[in-house]
This record gives sequence, C-alpha cells and structure tokens, in this order.
Amino acid sequence: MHKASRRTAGRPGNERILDAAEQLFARRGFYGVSLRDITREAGVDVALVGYHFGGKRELFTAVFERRAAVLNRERLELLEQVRRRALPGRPTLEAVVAAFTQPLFDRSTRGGPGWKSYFALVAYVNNSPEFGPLMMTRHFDPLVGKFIAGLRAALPDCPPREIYWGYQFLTGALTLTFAETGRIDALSGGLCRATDLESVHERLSPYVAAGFRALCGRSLARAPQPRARPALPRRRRP
Amino acid sequence: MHKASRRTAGRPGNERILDAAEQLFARRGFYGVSLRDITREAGVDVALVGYHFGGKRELFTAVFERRAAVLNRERLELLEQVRRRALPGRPTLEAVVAAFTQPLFDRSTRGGPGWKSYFALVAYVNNSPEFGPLMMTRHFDPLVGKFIAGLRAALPDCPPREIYWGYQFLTGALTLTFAETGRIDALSGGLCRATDLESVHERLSPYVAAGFRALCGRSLARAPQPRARPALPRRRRP
DNA sequence: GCTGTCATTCAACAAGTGTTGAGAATATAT
DNA sequence: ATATATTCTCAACACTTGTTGAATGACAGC
Repeated sequence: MHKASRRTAGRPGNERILDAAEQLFARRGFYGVSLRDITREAGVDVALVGYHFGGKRELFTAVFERRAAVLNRERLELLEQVRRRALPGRPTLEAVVAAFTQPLFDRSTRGGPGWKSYFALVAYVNNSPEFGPLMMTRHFDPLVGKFIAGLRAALPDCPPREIYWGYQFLTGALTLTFAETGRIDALSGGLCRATDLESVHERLSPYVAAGFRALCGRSLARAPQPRARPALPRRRRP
Repeated sequence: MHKASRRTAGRPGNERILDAAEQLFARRGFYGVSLRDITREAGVDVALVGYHFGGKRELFTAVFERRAAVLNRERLELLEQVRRRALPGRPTLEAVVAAFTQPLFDRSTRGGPGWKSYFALVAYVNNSPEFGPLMMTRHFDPLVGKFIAGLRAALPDCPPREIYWGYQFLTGALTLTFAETGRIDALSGGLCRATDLESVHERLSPYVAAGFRALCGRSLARAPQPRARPALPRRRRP
C-alpha cells in the first residue's frame, strides 16, 4: 500500500480513484488536478485511470454521476412526501423549498467527507460556463423540473418566468454555500462560518420563499431604484 | 500583426495580454488556460508575459485588479448618493441593494465585452475555494463592509448575523447570474435567457430585499420544515 | 549619429501532461 | 491444479507546460 488515505484503504482501485478525484476536482477544478495527483492520492498507478474509466474527462463525469442518482431519488421522495402531507390542500412554499435543499444539507453534514466534496464539485460545475450547461442539465434537469412544478403548485398565481428567475437565485445561493470558500468567515469577523451549514439551512428557505413571493407580486408595486445614469461611453481603454 | 482580434489590435502588448487573459480565464479558469493560449490570442510572444507581469499567477491577479478599483469607486459613489438622497431619513433596503448591484449590470451590459468577461471572472474567483477568500477579500472587502453598513442602517433592528447570511445569498445569486452559463435557457425552455441581465436586474433587488426582511423577522414565526429524518448512516460505499 | 532604455522576439530548458501497449499479479472458475 | 478473466503495474511515448537568458527591434534624448 502506498499513500492511500486511511479512509479509502481497503477498497478496490476504481473506487479509490473516484474518491481521490472527487476530493481534488472539488478543490481545484478539472484542469487544476492532474491524473498523477489523483492516483498518488489514491495510492494507485496512473494507468489504472485509463483502464477503468477511459480518460480524464470520463473520470470526471463518472465522479459527477456517482452520487447524482442517489441524491435525486432522495429529493424526489421528499418532494412527494411534502405534497402528500399537504393533501387535500397545497404544500407551503417553504416546505417545497426545504424538500429541495434538505437532502443537500443532510448529506453534506452527516454523509461523510465524500459527500461534502461532492457538493463542492457540483458547485464548481454549476458555475462553470464550460461544464455547467452540459452536465447539470443532463443529470439534474428531470428533478429540477419536478421541483419547479412543485413551486408552481405552491404559487398558483405566479407567472412561470418569475419562478424560473427565483429558482436561479436559489441555486446561486446554494452553490456559493456549498463551495464553502470561507470568505464569509473573514468578512463577518468570525460571526458566521461557512462550514456552519445548520445556520444556512435554517435561513435559506425563509429567505428564498420571501423572495419568490416578492417576485410574484412584483407587477403591482415596483421598488424604487437609484436614478438611471447616463449610458457608459465605450472607451477603448477603460 | 498576427492573430490578434480586431478589437485589441492597435494596443500595447501588456494590454493585449490582459484583454486576452481576461477573456480566457473567465471561460476556463486559471488552470484551464495556458500562457500560450493567451499570447496566441493576443498575437504576442509567450515571453512577454514574464517581462510585463512576472508569471502566470501575477498575470491572473493583474487581470483581476485592473477593473476592481474603477468598479468599487463607482459603487461607493452610488451608495453614498443613495444615502444622501434619503436624508434626513434612512434609505430603503431596495435602494441600498440596487446601489450595490447596479454598476455590475450597467458595466456588463453597456461596458463592452471586456467588462462582461471580467464579471464572469469574478464569479469564477468568488466560487473558487482556492482563490476566493484571498482575492475577493483583498480587493472587495472594504467596499462590502460599507455596503453591509448600509444594509444595517436600512434594517436597524436586524441582528448582524442575519445580514451577513443574507449578503452571502445575495452574492451567490449575483455570482451565478454573471457566470452566464446558459443553463437557465435550457431549463426554462427559452422562457428566460441568461444573457438577459435587464430581467435579472429588475428582479434581484425585490427578491433579496424580501429575503432580508424575512431573515430579520425570523425569530418570531419560523417556517414549517419537513419532518427531520433519522440520521444518515455513514455507509462506506454510498 | 550615437547611446541607453524600454518593448518584444527567439530558442531552449527541465518538468509535467494524458495516453497506451506489454506484461505481471491476482482472483475466479472449472 | 490449470485455465481464464480481471485487475493492476511498468515503462515509455509524444506533447504541452511555465520560465528564462540572450539577441533584436523601436525610439527617445542629446
């Protein structure tokens, strides 16, 4: 045995590779990690990547896919549970949002370090112009569609456009949270900690629920904006 | 002249490099771009990077710094304008938020392609566990501190913790928006377009303003959550 | 015209990249 | 025990990476 971490020691090589790749890709992105970084961490020869996965790209998507199905099944169950409990009425907006986010927080805090890395990886992918549209769409769109249907059921008079925008803001907040960059720690002088997902979880669904409701009622009372400034000149040397 | 794009043709080499690096770093991150990619795009020799900037890392931070000062000055002016206009009262929450975000939308839509790349780059940096805390903190914390002071002035009874968390959600939404991954296009079936920053701008400040208010009143009426599930077992093969 | 400074190019470096074919080790089945 | 897959290692491949020192061009001041 080489330098494989204690946690992944006794497992077969392909899983050791997946674990190491998950951790490293999450920290430094696809290009920031070499296959040798990964196999060194896994205590395995470089060529094993080619044997099990084909190439670096395929390894990346294998890491991404591994936990996606588990996660989506769990989220879907929760979503239907929320809907069932509310019968014969409609579920509250907060409950729908929490069904979407709760599995993320649960797995990240109590699912072990692999899950924590995984969510950071999803955050990376979601923000990447290169990988985002391809990989997120392929693996998460079916679930997201059902989630959005749930939002529409909870907000029957809201125009769909507003719901999609509200969903984007929600995803953005989630993404930054699970990236756990630690910036909020420095910014708040230690008052908030990026790793304190409990606190985020408590606050996220009230926050976005209120946001959704504000978007839906937006046509009536538009909030005042600062006065528009004159168009910016397109200087060639800004 | 080599392959330099029309737009950057007549400019000195260091600025051509900055422009090309800005565009490429924004698209594929720090590690996804080689110095040769950059200098080829700029129509310049590789060694010129070392001469002007020292190395790849320094080039990266130079790109990041170039527009930060301009941007922050503009945002600060707008923030103080909002405060001044509201005297002798306090500014509304929506106005404070808009002062923070408006320069971003203005520059991104009317500032030319360099600015658009720049905001995508900031989105990349903000979500990166590696670069985020260092670079964001160094270049944006002073302004963000003043912005948060503005939020506290607009929400005098809100505990600071709630404001910091609310700010994180706001930043996350902003970040994903400026990454312009295009995922929302596919998801919404064309109903929303990631490049349509006007629509985002209209919606973001009402959304987050409502979110902030919800966080501040949170202690009284907590929203109902789905029932807590039994603790997840730490399976070794999830 | 000469000189010195700045900007740029050329050429090469050692180190690291992903990938691949041949072979050893290990497990599984008969 | 032997045959057969499966899993893994070794060694090398062609290529790209960031960096650097020497040489060349441009161009001002005198």
